[in-house]
Amino acid sequence: MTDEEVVTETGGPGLRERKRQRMYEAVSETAITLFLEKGFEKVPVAEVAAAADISKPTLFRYFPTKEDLVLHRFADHVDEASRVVATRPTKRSPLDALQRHFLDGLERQDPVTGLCDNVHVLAFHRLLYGTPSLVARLYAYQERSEAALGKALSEASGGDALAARLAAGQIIAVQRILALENWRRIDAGETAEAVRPDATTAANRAFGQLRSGLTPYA
Amino acid sequence: MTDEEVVTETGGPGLRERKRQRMYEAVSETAITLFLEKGFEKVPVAEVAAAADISKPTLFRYFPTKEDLVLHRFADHVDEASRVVATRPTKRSPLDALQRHFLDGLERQDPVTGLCDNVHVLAFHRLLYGTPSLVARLYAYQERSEAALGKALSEASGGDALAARLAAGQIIAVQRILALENWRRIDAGETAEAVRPDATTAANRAFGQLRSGLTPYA
DNA sequence: AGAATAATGTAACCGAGTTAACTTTGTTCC
DNA sequence: GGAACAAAGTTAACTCGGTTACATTATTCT
Repeated sequence: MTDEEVVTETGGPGLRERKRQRMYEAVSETAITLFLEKGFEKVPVAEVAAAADISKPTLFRYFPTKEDLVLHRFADHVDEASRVVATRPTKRSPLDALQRHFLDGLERQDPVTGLCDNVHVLAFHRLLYGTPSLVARLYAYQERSEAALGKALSEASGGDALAARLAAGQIIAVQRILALENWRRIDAGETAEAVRPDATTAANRAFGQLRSGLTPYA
Repeated sequence: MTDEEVVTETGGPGLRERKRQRMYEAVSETAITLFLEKGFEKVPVAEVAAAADISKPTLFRYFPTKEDLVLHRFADHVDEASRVVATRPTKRSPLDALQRHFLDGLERQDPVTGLCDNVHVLAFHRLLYGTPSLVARLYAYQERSEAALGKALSEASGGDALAARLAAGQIIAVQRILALENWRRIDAGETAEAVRPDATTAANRAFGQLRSGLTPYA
């Protein structure tokens, strides 16, 4: 609080906004720490609020629900698939772009691919998948992701919006299941490096299946 | 209560069981009627319990959550896709069986296809899709449906369990989106008969896409 | 500095879901 | 038919997520 008050340009975020941002992160981090220690359902939001030194109504002014204390991170990923399609090189097909992006995520051990054995990420995933109400809310995010991807695909192909939406549904479902499978194995004790080969071939096969159809079942 | 007590064979369901069944239906029906009148969120479960002449804890012994008062009907459909695959004629492929089943649903105006302009069904669908917490819980049912279908496909093909699960994810997503699209148009005022042709061709194209892949995006 | 505005805290409230103690009712075995 | 047992029901009180009303405090604007 030294030189902050002199900032009055309309351009940058004001004191209030920055304060809010910091509080947002702080509360979420406090909450997740508590949830990891004792389990999501065992920690009342009143306890989170107390630990973060704010009142309960204030907490709910920052986060609409208890679940969002954990899941707001996923809000950033809602547009990911649609962005990948929208910003791909002109000559690259949407599916190619998405496949590359997913494989790239596997290499970087991006948490969203499920292939990540970092202790904290693993603990976080256990928290996530082990709490039904969190999983339920995760589906809401995926629905938005699906809608966004549908729009991007529709624009990319210039064609049928329903067909695009159907394609988006299949793609998001595939990514979800691939990530879940990777996490399942990591959770069972395998290392990311051990799982990586299978994860890679599984992803390639899955995208191949998206491209060429469910021939084994047709 | 005239001749019920004489039934003592271990085979048939006793008085208690039958009473439970009747109560189950009665409570659910009472609840849905109230929800349709005033909206899901505007009716406290206490009011439902009072209207059904039972206490609140009893209500929750019948239904684990408020949402299940509405959604228990879908529990019957959880195994539908997997059953279709498991009980199909030997020479028919899983996808063919599922496609036939879906088209058959369209013809019968089965509510699960979304193509149904019956006043009560339409009102029910509005209640369903217009209530976020109900939609959220619907996804849980679909996840179970997906898992069951995955198992059925895996057994049908005798092959890769993961591939089967991925296929199941794609199929369930497609059916969900087709049904949603049909409902959307019916909700917008079109009759089922008016929508039927589009719904049929859309379904055929969608299953075609499942069989032969997302070629427009690859 | 001081008025206007936005964020916070307090306290009380609502509704979903649970628990415990106790009564009623269906089942069972003589 | 009636005692004994278990399942289901009621009541009342409780926990917890989330909201509301209102007073208080901080921030911004002039």
